[in-house]
Amino acid sequence: MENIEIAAVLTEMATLLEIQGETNPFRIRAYRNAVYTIQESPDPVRKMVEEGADLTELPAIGKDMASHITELVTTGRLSILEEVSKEIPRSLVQLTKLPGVGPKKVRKLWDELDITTLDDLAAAASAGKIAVLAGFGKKSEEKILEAIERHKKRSGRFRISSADELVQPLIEYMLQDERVERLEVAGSYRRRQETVGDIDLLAIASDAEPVMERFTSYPPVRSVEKSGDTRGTVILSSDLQVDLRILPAESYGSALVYFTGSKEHNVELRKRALQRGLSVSEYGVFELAEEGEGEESTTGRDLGKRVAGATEEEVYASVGLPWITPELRTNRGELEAAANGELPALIEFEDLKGDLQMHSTWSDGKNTIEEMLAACAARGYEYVALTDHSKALAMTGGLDAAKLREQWKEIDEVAARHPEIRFLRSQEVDILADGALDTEDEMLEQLDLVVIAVHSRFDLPAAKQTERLLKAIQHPLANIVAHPTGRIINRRDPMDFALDEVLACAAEHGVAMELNAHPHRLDLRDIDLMAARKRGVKIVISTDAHSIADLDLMPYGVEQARRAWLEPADVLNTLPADDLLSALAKA
DNA sequence: GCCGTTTTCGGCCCGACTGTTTTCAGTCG
Repeated sequence: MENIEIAAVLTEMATLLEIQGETNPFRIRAYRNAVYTIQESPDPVRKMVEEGADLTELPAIGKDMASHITELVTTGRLSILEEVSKEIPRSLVQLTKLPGVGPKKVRKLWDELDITTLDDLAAAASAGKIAVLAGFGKKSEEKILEAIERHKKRSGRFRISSADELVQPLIEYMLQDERVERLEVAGSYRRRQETVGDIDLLAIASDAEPVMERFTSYPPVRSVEKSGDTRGTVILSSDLQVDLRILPAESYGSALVYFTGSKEHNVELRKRALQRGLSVSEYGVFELAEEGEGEESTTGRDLGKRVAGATEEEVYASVGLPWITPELRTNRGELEAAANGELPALIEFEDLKGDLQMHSTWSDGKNTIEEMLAACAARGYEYVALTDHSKALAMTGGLDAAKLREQWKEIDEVAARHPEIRFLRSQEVDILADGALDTEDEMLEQLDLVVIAVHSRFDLPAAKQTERLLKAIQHPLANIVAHPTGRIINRRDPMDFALDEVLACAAEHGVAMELNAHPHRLDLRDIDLMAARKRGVKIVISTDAHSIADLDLMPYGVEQARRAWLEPADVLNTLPADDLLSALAKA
């Protein structure tokens, strides 16, 4: 049982408790907090259980939660969940995923109409049985039907690169209105997460109403979900949801902090503020007033003087912290690090001196060797590695020994014409199903860099897959493992294998792990990168470009590295070529 | 159900929008 599965079961448990009518909301929250801890854990919690580690050392895991997790890992079951589900059908959890439908409404639907599944709900709504329920109405019934329709075809979250494509034109459109004084995208987009669920736009506007109207009449808008004085929500024809919040200038910084999140980061920030007698909201940072003294907030606290709000810097400063870059705002210890003056000096795109994975027309790339090389030189790189596929990938025109020799001739000719950049001989060598490499040692010995990767048999049982990777990494000529987990975002899950063992082996044998910058891959993931770093495994960031245009995907990799707290010293292609090669040289 | 510079009890982050309500509950982020 892996972290993602444990988290799913505990999430289900929390929702079932809500439907059951658990009167203590903090008990529910405790489950959700535990879920967050598990999702964020770089190491498999399963392994901690197996090794007899004390789970209560983890944040938000107490005695009870530790025993739940241990039971789950060791038996695959959770008796407390089985108890609750005797009373509450587990299928009800699915219904709460519909927007506008929460635990209370699900309970009502079940009690009154015996609805337990999405199909039941759709049938009841179509028959007009929902509108007559107390607490529901005609509008609710319509919304439920629409939500079910959308739920059925919804494919998941948007890749960050897709979000970039959809958001940039919207920003341009909004900025054409002079009443928009400032506009920024906040949310997971600003944190540069690998995927985004929706887009949070934040604006300062002299006159909110017409700006909101401009927003809701953006041509690609398919439907307007909400439209208030300060908040609006639309769905674009692409199915992307966009929220716009309009705020006064004095609140812009606090709003930017608030809407950039993450939620968990905000919660920690507000707790920190409360300890200092301050209350943080999207409108600003306020002193807490004596009861009856100040203005009462919606949470019942009396607020006094505003102490910050216009800029993010002053909001953080008000709670004694330096500004924290958005990529770190996920409550992985950044607030503590900031408080201690120990924020990492994160890697930046300018630190990279070369790109170590790309393809040419010799295999499945779209541009010639010379075009790729010239494009890399134009991007200011000091070196570049060309990594066309090996022969096992016949569909890509993978190179056997004879073709590889031919390619080297062309490489030498092209390199001679481009003294401004150093050309590293390389290949993306297939790791065969048994862990052997697809290219002969005699050829590998003549490469500057041996990049190895899995492109087939992603479905091997975990033990076999692990064995395969360990064997490949132990090959005396292997240097870099490309896209190590093989995942493709929204399309293919990571391979099932023991990443911790693989990382340990890579550390031992001086093999680096790739952070594949392609926004469809972004592999290793951020938490895996953190685990790699912890084990002393070096990282390289490469685009895996299959065209000149793909070379510009590098920033996605850098953003992911930043989310993983990586500094230049953790990433080998920040080094000059000779240092890079000696760092990867085998003992 | 978790947690502790308010420490083993009594707290636990903040606010807007919708639909249905006649003053607010439920949901969401």
